[in-house]
Formats: sequence, structure tokens, C-alpha cells
Amino acid sequence: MPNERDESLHLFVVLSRACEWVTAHAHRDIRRHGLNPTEYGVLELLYHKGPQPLQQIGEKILMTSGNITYVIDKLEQKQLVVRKPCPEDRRVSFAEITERGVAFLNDAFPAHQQVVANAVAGLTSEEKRQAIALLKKLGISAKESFKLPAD
Amino acid sequence: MPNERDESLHLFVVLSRACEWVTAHAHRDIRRHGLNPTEYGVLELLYHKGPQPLQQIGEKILMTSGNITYVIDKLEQKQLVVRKPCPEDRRVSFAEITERGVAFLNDAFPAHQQVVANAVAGLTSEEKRQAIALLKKLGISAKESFKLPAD
DNA sequence: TTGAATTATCTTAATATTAAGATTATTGCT
DNA sequence: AGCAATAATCTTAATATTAAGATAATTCAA
Repeated sequence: MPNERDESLHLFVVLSRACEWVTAHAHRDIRRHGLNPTEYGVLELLYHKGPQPLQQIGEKILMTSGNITYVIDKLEQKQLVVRKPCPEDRRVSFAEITERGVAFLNDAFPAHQQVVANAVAGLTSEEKRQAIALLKKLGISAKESFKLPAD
Repeated sequence: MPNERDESLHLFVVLSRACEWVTAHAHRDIRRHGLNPTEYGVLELLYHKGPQPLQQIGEKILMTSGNITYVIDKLEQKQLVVRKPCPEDRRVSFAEITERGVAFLNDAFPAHQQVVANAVAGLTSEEKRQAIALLKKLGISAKESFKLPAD
């Protein structure tokens, strides 16, 4: 009979596996559209949440600052995103999705959503609700405790 | 009121978030030991499952063949792993953990397990059991459906 | 208001990862 | 046996990511 530690590790393993395989569906779909997953993630963030300071993008997608610069550069080259200086704080740049970026996502998003729905179709609607509640709780607590030097 | 697609996407988001933050704990711990997460993942696989053909490592950790070669090279340089040719099939190489690799994991694993336990401590034991059951089901079905060209 | 500490972005070099295809070995068909 | 198809690993080049630290702007305390 497994103790608390074994159970926690087991949870980590099945969490990772589930995430990997659902993500595999999503990434395969994204690459079909000529973006890599990071670029898509940033674009979607800007689409749904509006213009963001680069740093906040990094916080939300867990990326180092050097990589943010690189990814935003790529998206600017593809004309899906533009940098806009912040008038209040001249250290800050906002990344903002362009018309072209919006059009791209409007085109790609419905199919992408369907791909994700297929990927998680192994759970019933009720099971999804349960999983969402548990994962939300887990994610919030893991994020909180990460900041503490406790580990 | 959210429909099935929205709910699925929401599940994907909270799954990704939870996985990212729990993983953040684990990775921070791993880097303290001078390995990167991929190297640690391979080493742990070999530790728990015994010698593996390189390709099977790639299947289990979702890695391309070029990267397997690279990672096993690194682990061989660190003398934590050795390649062993397969006598039955000369195309195949097994990767096998060394004594040194075993000693390394024996030293690192208990603390690592504790870090993971802390990371998921936001759920009660009962919630962990529920989450494990749901995630196991989700992972298996997502893996299965990935092979189909359905997406 | 100066200067120390902090913050945001960027730069560079090192490292990690993928993609494409080469090489070598095996399998199965004829 | 001989050949085509498949499979496992490796190689190379391109791409992505991190780590470390540089630069520039801001904040805040003295």
C-alpha cells in the first residue's frame, strides 16, 4: 500500500503523461499552421488578453527573458505581432497582436479547439468538470508554493 | 454556460498550468544536482525500468532520435549510463545505468520525491487519488487517439 | 537630488531540440 | 539468394532555449 510520497510521485507521473499526450495533439495541429508552440502560445495570449508587457508574457508562459525577445522578434517578422513602447515606463515594451495575427487566429482557432476537444474526449463531461476543479486547485497551490524557498 | 468545446479547452489550460508548476518544482530540484530535466528523466527511466533500447526511451519521453543520441552521449560522458549493443539485433543499442548512475539516484531520489510531494501538497490524499484516476484515463486515451489520423 | 537597488529588455554564448536524411541492419516477399 | 521495405541509430544543420550579464529606466531612501 503506497504512502503519501509514493502517491504524490504517482500523481506527478500521470499528470505529466496526460499533459504530454494532450499537448502532442495540440502541437501537431499548431505546426501545421507554420508556427511553433511557443509562438502560438504567445499569440493566443495576446489575442485573448490584449497587449502585454514582454515580461508578463514570460511569467505566464514560463519563459526566460532572452527567449521572449527572440520569440517576439519571430512573431514581428511574421507580422503577427508588433512591439509598442509603454508611454508611462520607458523600460517597458508591450507586445500587441496585429490585424494579420487576429485573422490568423480567427482562421486557426476553431480547428485547434476541435483538436483539443478530440484529445480529451476520453473523459466524460462530468469527469472533465471534476478534473478541472482538481487541476485548478493543484495548479494554484503549486504556483504559490514555488515562490517559497521551502523545497 | 460553457459548451463541450469550451470545457475541453479549459481542461487543457488547467492541465497545462498544473503540470507546468509542479514540473517547475521538480526541475529546480534536478538542476541543483547538475543534470538537466531530460537527462534526469532518462536516468530515472533506466533506473526503474532497466536497460532500454534507445528508441523506446524516445517513445516514453517523447523525444526525437537525434536528441536521444545527444542525451545518451551526455550521460555517457558523465559516466552515469553506458551503451550496450543488442546481441540479437545489431541495429539496436541498449542504454544501461551504471553503478555510478545508481549511486547518484540513490542519493538524489529521496529528496526529489519530497520536492514533488511538496509541490502537490495542495491536494488532499483523497483528491490525489481522484486526480490520479482521471489523469490516467485521460493520458491513456490521448495517447491512443494520437496515433489515429483523426485530428 | 543624488546614488543604491530594482526592474525590463536585450545581447551573447552555450546548450538543447528538432527536422531531414544518411547509414547500417533486419525482415519479408518472390 | 536477391531485392524492396522497414527499422534503429547517427549525423548535420537549423532552430529554440537557457544562463549570464549588459544596458537603460525607474524607484526610493537618505
